[in-house]
Amino acid sequence: MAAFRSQDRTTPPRQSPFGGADPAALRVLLADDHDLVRETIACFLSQNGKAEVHGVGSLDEALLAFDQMDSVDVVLLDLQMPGMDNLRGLERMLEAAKGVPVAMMSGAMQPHKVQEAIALGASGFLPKSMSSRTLAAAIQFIAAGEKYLPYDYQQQADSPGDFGLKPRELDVLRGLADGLSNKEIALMHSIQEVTVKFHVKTLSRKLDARNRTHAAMIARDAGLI
Amino acid sequence: MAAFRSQDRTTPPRQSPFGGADPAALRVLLADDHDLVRETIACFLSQNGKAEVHGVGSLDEALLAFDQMDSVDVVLLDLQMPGMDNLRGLERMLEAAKGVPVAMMSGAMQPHKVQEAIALGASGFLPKSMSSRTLAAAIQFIAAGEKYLPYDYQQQADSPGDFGLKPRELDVLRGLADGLSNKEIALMHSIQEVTVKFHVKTLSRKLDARNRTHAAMIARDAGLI
DNA sequence: CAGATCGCTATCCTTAAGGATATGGGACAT
DNA sequence: ATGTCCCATATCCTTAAGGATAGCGATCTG
Repeated sequence: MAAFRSQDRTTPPRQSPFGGADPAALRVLLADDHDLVRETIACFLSQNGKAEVHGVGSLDEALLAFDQMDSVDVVLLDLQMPGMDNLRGLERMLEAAKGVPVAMMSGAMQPHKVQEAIALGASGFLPKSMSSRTLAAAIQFIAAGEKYLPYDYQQQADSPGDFGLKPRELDVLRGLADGLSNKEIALMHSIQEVTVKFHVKTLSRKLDARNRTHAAMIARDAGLI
Repeated sequence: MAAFRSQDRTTPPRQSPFGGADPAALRVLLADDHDLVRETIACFLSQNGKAEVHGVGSLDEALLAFDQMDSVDVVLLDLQMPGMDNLRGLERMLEAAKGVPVAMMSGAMQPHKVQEAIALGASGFLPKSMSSRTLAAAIQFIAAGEKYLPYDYQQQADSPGDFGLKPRELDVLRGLADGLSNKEIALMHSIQEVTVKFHVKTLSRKLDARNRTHAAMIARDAGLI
């Protein structure tokens, strides 16, 4: 099993090569290829003495540093970084980090990637747009063994996932999602049933759905409704 | 229902969150009718000097206390508490708390209620099963203007929201959610199309859905899939 | 063993959904 | 005024979905 334990904070007798004396401080391994980002985040986190940050600039350095440090509470990996290979790098780190929480960071939120990262076992996904306070809290979460996802990650997906639906099509789509029949949707909006059928067909094509049920589910997942 | 004041309220009142003895401390207004819960949470939060907790035992006391306190960073309301009237109390507090984040607490997670609370404007929903560390981090979040929902709130919903579906019905349900036709679902599970129809009918009745699309959406909302 | 339950299948029938293609009218800009 | 974009409508036809009821075999269960 793992030589590292992040959960049990009742055992303070650790002395690290990174000099922190505060037993409550979290040891964070931060991998990002932008020096500025590393420094900024390190500054945020160490400011109030709540964390010690060790920064590296690539996945390989992160793997190496992890082995050399005698204790790490949280690993943060930038998604766009040498060696990451999208999410393959996350898998490598998770494997090496046996049990220690690993979270992803990224400039842009791609809900699809977020889901994938969590499915692989990541403990969270942090957008770089977070405030310092939020970031600090998120790291506390992750170190406590929780998973963190920004609340609005699905909302942010709305704009790109617009699918170019027209207002009437959205009306019909909402009807679909409520399990209404074409006739009911037609009555609700004072249009003909055939027209509803037409819109269902069109919107299904736009959503790349095979039928009304599929369309409703896709819209639901995309946060359109 | 005597008003309860946690011990740390003995610290002198401060003018602003950034102007007092401990600039990082958050002022938390905690409303819960169980003394033990209040004390425990107050203890957690004040222990590391990160928060001052003012505890009350009902919604009316909370509204009163909010006006009397000169600054509050976060309001926490128990869902089961005198005066709450389910979520009507949340609305009242949100109205009174102009801008200050209000979060709900509850022993049992009801995803339906969670959604509703967030829709009304709550800043989060905290299950009482949270670890102290997680709770502290969640409050930091909420105070920072973020919303917090426990990551696994939909997973926890699986058991209560079971609907008594049988394994085969769940298989069919998953097919529905993928927008498959009865025939495709039948092929996938090596059964007859008529059988799939039968299951769709049965499961729709159990989910109180009017058709397959509705069933898929309900299942999705309940986290069954 | 008899009776109950469950998962699956079957038949019959009605209604809903979906695919294709054409048309008309209102809004809007060139 | 002319093209075109959006919304709505129409007709024809095929397939899918859904409701009701019954039978059949395996598995429990008293």
